[in-house]
Amino acid sequence: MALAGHACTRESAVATRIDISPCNACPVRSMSVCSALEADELKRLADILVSVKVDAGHTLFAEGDGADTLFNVTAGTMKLYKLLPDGRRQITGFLLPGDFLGLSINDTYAYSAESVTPASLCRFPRRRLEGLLEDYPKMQRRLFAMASSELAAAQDQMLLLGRKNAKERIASFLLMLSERARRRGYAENPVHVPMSRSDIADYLGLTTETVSRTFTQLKTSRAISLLEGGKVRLNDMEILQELAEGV
Amino acid sequence: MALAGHACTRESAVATRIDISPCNACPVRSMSVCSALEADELKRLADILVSVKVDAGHTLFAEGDGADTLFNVTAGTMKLYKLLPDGRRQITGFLLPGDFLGLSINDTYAYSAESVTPASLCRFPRRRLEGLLEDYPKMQRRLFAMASSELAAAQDQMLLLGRKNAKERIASFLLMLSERARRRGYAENPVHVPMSRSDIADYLGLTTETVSRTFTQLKTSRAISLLEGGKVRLNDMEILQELAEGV
DNA sequence: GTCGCGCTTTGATCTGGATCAAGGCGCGAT
DNA sequence: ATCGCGCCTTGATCCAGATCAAAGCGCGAC
Repeated sequence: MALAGHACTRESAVATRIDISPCNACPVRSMSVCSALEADELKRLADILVSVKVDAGHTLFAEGDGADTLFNVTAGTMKLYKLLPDGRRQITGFLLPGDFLGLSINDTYAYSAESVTPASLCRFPRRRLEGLLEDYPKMQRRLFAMASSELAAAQDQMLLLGRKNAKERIASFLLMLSERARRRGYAENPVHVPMSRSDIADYLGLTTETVSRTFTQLKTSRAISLLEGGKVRLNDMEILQELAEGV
Repeated sequence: MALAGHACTRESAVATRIDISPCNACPVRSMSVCSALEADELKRLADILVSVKVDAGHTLFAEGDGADTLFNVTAGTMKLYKLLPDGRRQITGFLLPGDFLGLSINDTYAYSAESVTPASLCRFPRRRLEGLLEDYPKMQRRLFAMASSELAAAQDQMLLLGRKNAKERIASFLLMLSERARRRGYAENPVHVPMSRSDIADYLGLTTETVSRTFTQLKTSRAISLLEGGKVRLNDMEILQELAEGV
C-alpha cells in the first residue's frame, strides 16, 4: 500500500547543498529546531542540511517509506495524511514555516507528506542529526518542546473530530489558521487559506459539500467574508470564538 | 471552567514517600521514563519521586490546573479527557502501567486526568525532574521517544475519529487494547476492558447506545464474546483486523 | 478566443448514528 | 430480602451530515 503511486514526482525536487549563510538569513530560524543554536553550532548544522524546494502537490514521502530524513518547513504549506485501503483520507496536520516533520518511532514514516503550495524545506539526515542532538542537548530539548506542542494540538483535534459539529469545526479551523499566522508574524486577518475544500474536509472529518455549505452559512450570517485568492476575512471574532469553543 | 467541581476528591489520595527499593521492584520500570537509568541515577530519581495510590474515579488533576507535576502510571488504568463548556467530553487516551502523563507546553495542564480503576502512580515534581533531565540525556531521549509514540497514536486516533464508522472504531479499540496488553506481558485474549460504555463512547466519538449496539452486533456475528468482569474475547482476529483497517 | 478539466457551490434525497424512551440487571446499602 | 441507583441493553424515531446529481466558474492549454 504505502509506496504505490506516490513517489512519482519525488525526483523533480530541486535539491542543492548550501552553506551557512542561508541559515543565518533563514526567516524561520527563531521558530525552528535550530532556534536553540549558537553560531558555531549552526555552522555544524548547516554542514548536514540540504535545502529542498518543491512544487504544489509534490509527495515528499509516503506512509511506510523508510524514515531516514527529518524536515523543517521554511516556506509554503505542507499537509500530512493517513489513508485507509479504500481511499478514505485523514489529514492529520497542516505545516507552516517553522514546523518540522519526519519523526518516527520505528524506522518508517507513519504518514504521508505532500505540499499544498510550492514549498521549501531543510532536510536533515536522521543519523547525522541524532549525533548533533547528543552534542547539543539544547536542540534535543527544543525538539522535545515542539513534539509536546504538537501533541497538545493533536488532542485539540481529537476533541474537534470526536465532539464538534460542522460549524464548530470550521470556526475552530479558521481561528487556528489565524492564530498560527499571528504567531509567525503574518497577516492574521484576512487569513490565508491555501488548501482546497477537499483538504479542509479531510482535515475536519467532513465532506467537501459540507465544508462549502458551512462556509456559505458563515458568510450569510456575516461572521466571515470569502475573498478572492483563498483569503477569508474573520468579521466577528467573538461569534467565531464562541462557535469554536462550543458554547 | 477548568477547576469547577473537579478537585473534590483530590485530597483523598494516599501519598507516601518511598525509598529506592520500590523503584528496583517496580514492575513497569522497563517501560517507564526511568528505563534508561543506571542504579546510581535511579537512586537520585527515587529521591524526588513520591508514590501515589488513588481509588477508581479519582480526579488527579483538571484541565487548566498548574502543571507542576509529571506522573508515571505503575498500576491500574487512567483516562485523559477534554471538556467543552456544555459538557461534551472527548477522552484523548487511556493510560496503562508504564505510560506517563502531565506534559504541558505552557504551565497548565491541557487536559484532565482521572482514574478508571484503582491506580498507582509515581509523582515527579517538574522542576526537579527537569534538572535530572539536564544531567541524564538518556532520560531526556527516553521521554522524547515516549512523546513521539504518543504522537503517532494520536494520529491513528484522528484517522479513527475522522474517517472510521462505528464498527471499525470498536474493532480498532479492542485490537489496540489487546496489543497494548500483549506488549506489557498481560493476557491479551480475552482482553480486559475496565472502562464503562460511556468512557468508550467518549473515546471513540460515539454514544453509549451506539457502543452497546455495536458490541452486540460483533457478538451476534461471533467476532467477539462478551464475558463477565469486563472481559472481551476476540474470536476472529482476522475479521476484527479487517474491520479496524477499513478494508 | 474557447475548449476542457478540476474545483466549488447548490439542490434533493438518503442514512448511520444520535436522541428519546423504557426496561433489565447487578450490586451495595439498609 | 428488597430497595435504589448506575450501568447496560434494546427499541422507536429523528436529523446532521453524507451521498447523489447538476450547474457555475476559473484558468491553463492550444
